Amino acid sequence: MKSQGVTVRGPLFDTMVAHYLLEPDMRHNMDLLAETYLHYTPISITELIGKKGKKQLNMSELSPEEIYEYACEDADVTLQLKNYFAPLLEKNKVRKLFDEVENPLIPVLAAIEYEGISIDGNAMAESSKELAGYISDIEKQIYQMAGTTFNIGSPKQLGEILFDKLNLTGDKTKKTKTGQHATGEEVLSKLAGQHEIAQLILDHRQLTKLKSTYIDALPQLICARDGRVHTSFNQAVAATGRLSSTNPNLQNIPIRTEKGREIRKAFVPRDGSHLLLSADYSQIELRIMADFSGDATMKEAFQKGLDIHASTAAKVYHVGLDEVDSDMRRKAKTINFGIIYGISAFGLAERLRIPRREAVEIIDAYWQEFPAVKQYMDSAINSAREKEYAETILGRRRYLRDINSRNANIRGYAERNAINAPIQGTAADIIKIAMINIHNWIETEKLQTRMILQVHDELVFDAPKEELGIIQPKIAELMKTALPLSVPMEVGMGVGENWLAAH
DNA sequence: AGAAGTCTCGC
DNA sequence: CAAGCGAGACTTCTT
Repeated sequence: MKSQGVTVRGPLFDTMVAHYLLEPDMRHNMDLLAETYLHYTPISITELIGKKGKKQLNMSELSPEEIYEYACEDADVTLQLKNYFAPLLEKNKVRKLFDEVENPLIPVLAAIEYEGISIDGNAMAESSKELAGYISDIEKQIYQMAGTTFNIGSPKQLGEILFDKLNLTGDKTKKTKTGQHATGEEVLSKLAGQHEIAQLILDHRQLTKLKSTYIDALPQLICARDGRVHTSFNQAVAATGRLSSTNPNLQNIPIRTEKGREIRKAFVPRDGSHLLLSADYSQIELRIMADFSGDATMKEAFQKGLDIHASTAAKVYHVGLDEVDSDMRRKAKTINFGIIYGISAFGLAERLRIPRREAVEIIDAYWQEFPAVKQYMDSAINSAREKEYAETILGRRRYLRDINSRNANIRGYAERNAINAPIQGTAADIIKIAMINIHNWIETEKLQTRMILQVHDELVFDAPKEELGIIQPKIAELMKTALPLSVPMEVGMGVGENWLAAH
């Protein structure tokens, strides 16, 4: 049996901790999780998972004895690792992170996975037919314009059609690392003014993505036993401490486009007496940046409850808050995100499609107005150079062994990690604590509300209508107070007949 | 059959 | 060179 996930990637004990927390494969053993942590009578994994993708199909083909053996083996691996590493854990921050966050989170995740979420399969089937029609129409138009049929889903073939046959000219004729013509969204968007076919390809891409990844895939994962979809949350996969979600990934359900939003509408409460409640942290990463840097201007914006992007725009463009137009706000929003990721002037210019010179000016103005942010970023990099790791507020470490590399490219990547990992990871720490506290509160109050999803800064609940009055203020409070910072934490909330309406 | 590459969905 | 973290579908290359 494979023991992937057990691999110890680094020599230092707290890297090992991340792996002993949870053997990732174990997360798929719902029987074991339910039995161990929820004291439910385990139901057959074959029954629960039913027909799935290729990997799960193999699982279903196992006999109950084999499944049991598999589960035991996983549990045994986890236990062995735990026994081996536990004595190495001293009374330090990482120990606390394990004892007070990651370990108590396990039963919470198990409960969420076990609970599942209802998806309207009929709506999905309707959508599938509709999309198939649109896609076939677009295909015909593309073939006509190209003067030939080809596989639109093949970047290689598409590149040859666009750039060799139709002789379209990208401004730099971007190439991928294998020497092919790049045909990504960015390239095609720029080509849209030149030839109608580019927009059609983009539309085709969007529709086939929605159809194959969501509309056709999700209904297949509806569990025959309870009619719900059960994701798996990986607790020890993302380098920053975030969760990730697989089989299916419920952390990347579309919301951006109109057609995408239709998919969100198919995520519904368990029945007519329930509603979905969505609670999300507002700008949690920027608030963490404000706290870490102590920047007076940024902290003031949050303390006053201002629109942070508009506030940033007012500062950077030296205008009054009421003079900020939508374009200034949009650019400031991009800057704010860029700050968290360690952006360059080049990157900002690319994203905003503005001249380099303008991007430099904007960034200079930003440092002028938020000097403590600049100082924080420099000190984060210096600290990582010294220690070869970056850490969150709870001491969750990300090792950055490339931080002193002589290769500027590799070093730059590590430096951006040094800035981003503490921020993204602290956000993960905070929502994990909130999840534990909320789960425990629901249990002690013996409520019927169930937490059913986590999407990095959002929690989704399936709640009886009559419990909404009690749970809304309490959930908001528990999220805000999970780990108090020097700036207030805001939580947005919505209730609805589906996940889209709950936003 | 599996790995690698490309692309696109989310926060 | 050039913004962080993921998962999954699909095509194409390698074994």
